[in-house]
Amino acid sequence: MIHINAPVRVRFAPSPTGFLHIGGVRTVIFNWLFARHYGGQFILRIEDTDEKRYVAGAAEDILESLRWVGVDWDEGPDIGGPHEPYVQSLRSELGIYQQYVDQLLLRGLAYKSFITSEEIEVMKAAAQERGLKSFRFRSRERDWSADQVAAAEAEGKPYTVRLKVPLSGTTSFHDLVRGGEAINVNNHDLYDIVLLKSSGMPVYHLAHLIDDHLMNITHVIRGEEWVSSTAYHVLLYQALGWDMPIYAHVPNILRQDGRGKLSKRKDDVATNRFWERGYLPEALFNYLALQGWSYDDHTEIMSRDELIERFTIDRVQSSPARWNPDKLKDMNGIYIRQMSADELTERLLPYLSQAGLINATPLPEERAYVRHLVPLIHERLEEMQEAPELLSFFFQPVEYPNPLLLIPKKMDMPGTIATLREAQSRLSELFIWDVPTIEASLRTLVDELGLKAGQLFGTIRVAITGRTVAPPLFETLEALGQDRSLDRMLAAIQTLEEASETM
RNA sequence: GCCCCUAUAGUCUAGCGGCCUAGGACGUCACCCUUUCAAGGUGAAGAUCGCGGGUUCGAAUCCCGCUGGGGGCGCCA
Repeated sequence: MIHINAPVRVRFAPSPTGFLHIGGVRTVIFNWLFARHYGGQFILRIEDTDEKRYVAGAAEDILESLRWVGVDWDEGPDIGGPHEPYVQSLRSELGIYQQYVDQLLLRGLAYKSFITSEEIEVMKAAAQERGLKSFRFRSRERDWSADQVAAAEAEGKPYTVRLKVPLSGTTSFHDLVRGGEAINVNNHDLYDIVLLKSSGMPVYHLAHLIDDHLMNITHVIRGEEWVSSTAYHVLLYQALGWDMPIYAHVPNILRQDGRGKLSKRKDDVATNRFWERGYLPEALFNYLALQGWSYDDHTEIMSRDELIERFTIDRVQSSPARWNPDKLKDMNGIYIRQMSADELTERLLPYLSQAGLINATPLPEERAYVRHLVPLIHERLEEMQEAPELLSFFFQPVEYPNPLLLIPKKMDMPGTIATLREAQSRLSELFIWDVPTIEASLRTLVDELGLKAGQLFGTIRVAITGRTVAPPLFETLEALGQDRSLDRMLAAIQTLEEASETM
C-alpha cells in the first residue's frame, strides 16, 4: 500500500517548442489530479533551455490549451509565486544554475569538457565501424589535472560541464507506478552527461532538477520516456547532496496502430485541434484520465470532482495505452447529451458562424432559431463541428442532384408526384403549424392513401431537406416553417416533373 | 547493438493465489423501439489471460526463461 505524505507539490514543465499535444495533456492531468486529490499544489514551469528549438508564442499557446482543458495552477509564469521566476531562461540569467555547477566543479563531481560535438560524432562513427553499437561517452578530460584544464581554458576553447558518472556500481531508484519496485541500472551503462552547454545554458537534466529542489517538488510525475534518464538524476541528487523527490513514471500513449508513441508530426493530436473539432474539455479530460488509469471495473464517466476524489497513483497502469479516437468520440457524445439545450446552443454558435450559416456575431433571432433547432440534433452529435452539416438545410436552399431519391420504395415517379401534391395541399390547409397538427394531418393522409408511413414521410423528408437522413420529420417541418416547407415541396414536385419529361 | 520498462478480446481496461464457466466500456453484428439517422433497450460474436517451464492442494494472479511491444542511448526536452 502506498502512503502519500501531505503536503504534496508537483509540477508540469513543458518546453515551448510547439503546441501542447494530447499525451502531454494526459501527463498534466495526472499531475493535477494528484495535487488536487491530496490537497497539494500544482506548479507550472517553462523549460526553455533549448535555444535552438524555441518557438515564439509556444508558451502562451500551451498555457491557453491548459486553461481550455480546465487545469489550473497555483504557481506559474503568468501568476508568479514564491519561487519566481518560473521560466528557466530567466532563472539561468540569474545565475541560479551556475552556482551549483561551480559547486560540483569545485568538489570534483563534474568537470569541464573541451571536446566538440563534431569530435564526438567522429568517435561514434569509428566505434560503430568497429562493430560497437553502443557508445558510452566518457570524456578524456575526466581525469585532467587542474593545470591541463587551465591551459585549455586559457586558449579560449569553449567547453561544456559534464557530470562525472561513476564507472562502476549500481544506481537504483523506486517508482510509484511500478508498485514502488526498485529499478537498477549499472553505472557502466551510463555516460558523462552534459550539465551546462558551451553557451552557458543548463541542460534539462540539471535545470529541472535544481528547480524541482528549489521549488520543493515532492513528486515527479512524468512520462515513461524519462525512466532511462532517471539514474542520472539520482546521481545528480547524490552529488548535490539533496533528498530526492518520489518518482512516478506514467505510461505513454501509443499511436492508434501501436507503432510508437503519439507524435506531433504524424498524428492529429494538437490540443487546439480538439477545440476546433468540437470536443468538450470535460469529455477530453475524462477520456485522457482513463489513458493509463482506471477507477474500477466499470466506472468510466466521471466528473472532474469525482476524478479528483478517486484518483490515486497506485491505480496508474505501467504498460502503455493506445490512442483510441472512437472511444473519445463516443465519450464526447455522452457529454454532449448530458448538456442542457441552452448550453449546447451557446457552444454551437461559433461553429455555425464559422460555417457561414449565421452572423459572425449571432443576431438575437439567430440565437433563438438555433436554440429551437438544437433538440433536433442534440443526441445525434458526437463532435460539435458536425452541427453545420446537420443543420445546413435550415439555413440554405436545398437542391435535388438526384431526383430519384425523392421516390420511395415500391413507388414510381407519377405516384410520387401525386402523393407529394396531395401532401403539399393538405399541409397548406393547416392553420396551426405545430408538431401535433402536422403529425395528425400526415398520418391521416398515410391511411387515406394506403401507404406505409415510411413511404410518405420519406419523400417529404427528401423534398424539404434534400437528403435521406435528417432529423425527425414533423419537428423539421415545424422548425422550417409552413411557407418554406410548402415551397420546397413544390420545388421537389417540379424537379420530378422535369425529370420525367427528359426520361 | 546495449540498457530499462511492459504483456488479459481489434482497442481501453477490471483482476493483487481459490469469488473467474475471466467483469465493464469502445468498436462490430443481430433484434426491439421507430418516419430516415441517431439515442435508448436486449442479445451475440470476440481472450487457449503472448509462449514454455517452475512454485502451490490450487495461478490470469508468484518466480525463471523465451518471444512480442514500448521507451531510452544528444551541448533536445
